[in-house]
Amino acid sequence: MRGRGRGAWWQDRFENMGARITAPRELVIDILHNTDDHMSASDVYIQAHQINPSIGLTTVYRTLEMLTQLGIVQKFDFGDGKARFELVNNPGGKKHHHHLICLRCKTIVDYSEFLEEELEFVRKTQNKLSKKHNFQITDHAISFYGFCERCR
Amino acid sequence: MRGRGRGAWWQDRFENMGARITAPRELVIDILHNTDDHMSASDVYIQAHQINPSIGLTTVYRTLEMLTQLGIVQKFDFGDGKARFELVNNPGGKKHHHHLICLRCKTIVDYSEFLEEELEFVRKTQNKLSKKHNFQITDHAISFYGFCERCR
DNA sequence: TTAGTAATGAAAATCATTTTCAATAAGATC
DNA sequence: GATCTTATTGAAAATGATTTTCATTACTAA
Repeated sequence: MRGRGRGAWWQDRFENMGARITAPRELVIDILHNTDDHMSASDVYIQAHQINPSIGLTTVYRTLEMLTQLGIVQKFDFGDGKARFELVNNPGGKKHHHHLICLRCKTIVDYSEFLEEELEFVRKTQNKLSKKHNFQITDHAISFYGFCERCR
Repeated sequence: MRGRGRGAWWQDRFENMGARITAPRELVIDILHNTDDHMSASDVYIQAHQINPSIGLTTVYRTLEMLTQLGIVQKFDFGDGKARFELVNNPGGKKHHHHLICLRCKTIVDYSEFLEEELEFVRKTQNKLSKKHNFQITDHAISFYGFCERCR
């Protein structure tokens, strides 16, 4: 689960796919690693471009798509027309969280409390599902929908 | 939870919002009610249009957006560029299910087994979250991601 | 009726995302 | 090292799902 040496957990996934670890890709991961926001592709691009102006928007899109397929990044649709991206955090970790979403104003609350029961529930369900459907499960997402205080 | 008389559960939500129950809206709900597919707006439009050719694509989009905001329909993004819609099913019901998604080929497996533990977990978490964050929670979604047999 | 408002459809506009394509960089092979 | 092969990249153009505009129609309430 932890990085080994200076290598990070995600580098294994790159190797398995024969994908190269390039400057743009590292930068995208780095940016996602250092934020708690739900960033859109364009948000990532703006930051990346400030650090390294040679990076193009297309590459950001391609990198995010690739990272999503590798299970390194999770892609969300909160209903505002742009996809949002987050680095995957392992279930026990500090940054692991889920979303509580207001259907009207689309406010997103990240919650990381109350995860004790989730851990057990997810573990069991994941085991059963992966056996039954022959999946190698790498991640999960849980979202609650409703109306926030102001939108009731 | 059940419809009362010929009224259906979702009609209450319409009334609360002062929204009219019109032919196009009923038709969209009806179509979603009678499928197990994950339909895109355009899928819904094609069916709707066959039944009632006067219905426009715009209305289908507007209706799906509205139903999503009312918590009657759930909107999903499975990563193929089109939003997918499903009628919300209450957690105890037969059609309640969640998704297992292959990150590579984007196959979606609907699963409705192994929901016993979910019921309890969701109930508790929902209670705690709604108190702490002052939300009226109406629904939830759980997704597992990974690689299917063919894509490992 | 009649006024006021919500809902609708067609066409046009928007805009996030993809595709194309030529250029570059990296790895493998000799 | 030189060369071949393939992956990666960026800019510009294309795509296509979704939204907006706007004139029309259908309700609802008075």
